[in-house]
Amino acid sequence: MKRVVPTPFPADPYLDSPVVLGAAIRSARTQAGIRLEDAAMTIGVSLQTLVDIEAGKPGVSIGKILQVAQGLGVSLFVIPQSQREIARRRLSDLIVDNRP
Amino acid sequence: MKRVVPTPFPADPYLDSPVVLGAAIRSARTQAGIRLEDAAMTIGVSLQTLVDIEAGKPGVSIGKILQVAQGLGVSLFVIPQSQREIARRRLSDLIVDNRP
DNA sequence: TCTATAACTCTAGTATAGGAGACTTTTATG
DNA sequence: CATAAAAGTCTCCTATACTAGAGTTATAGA
Repeated sequence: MKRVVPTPFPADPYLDSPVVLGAAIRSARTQAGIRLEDAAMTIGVSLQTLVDIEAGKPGVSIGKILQVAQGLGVSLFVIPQSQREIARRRLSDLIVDNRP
Repeated sequence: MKRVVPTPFPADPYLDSPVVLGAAIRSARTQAGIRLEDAAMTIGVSLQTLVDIEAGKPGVSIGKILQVAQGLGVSLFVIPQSQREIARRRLSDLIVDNRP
């Protein structure tokens, strides 16, 4: 049988496009070993919406995004752009790469 | 004449609802002294969309959100939930409260 | 290579976002 | 208090998100 294959969390936590967010969410789901269909049903969104989020489609609503992120264990932070580089440095060591 | 009144940046940078994001974006715009209408036109979204974002409406798309955030100088970060409290502590001192 | 199954794609219907413009409300300031 | 201007609201229209279900493709493991 085909198993759920873990993907790495984005090395740089700075969120500059929906693609980065999709990668983070996919990483959280796959490392938890949950299938797309099961995750969608548990969280309460359609399979298609979850697929679109993981693919980084820009049209998905922030409501669905936060719903899925919280459901799969992904946290977001917001800061003024003037502090971006400081924040990036302070967070960069948090991402632990745990590929298979 | 009525001037653009600065609002504070959210004290806690953890993004758990669209309302927090709206507050951050409104803070960035008002502290830059830019009117809703001018900001919307410059960034390239409708006035209504910017109003909805600042009001924290959950339906706005992630594409528009990132477009406006980048246009107004607001940065987002994404990390695994297991690191949330560490990240919150590391970022909490970054938010400088500069109310009028 | 065979096969079970995870991932992905497609379609159709409904709901809602997004934009443009006009209008109303609120509030600094004279 | 008066008023100019920023903020917020409303309506109509088009585009697109969202869902459900069925079908197709890709791949891990026997």
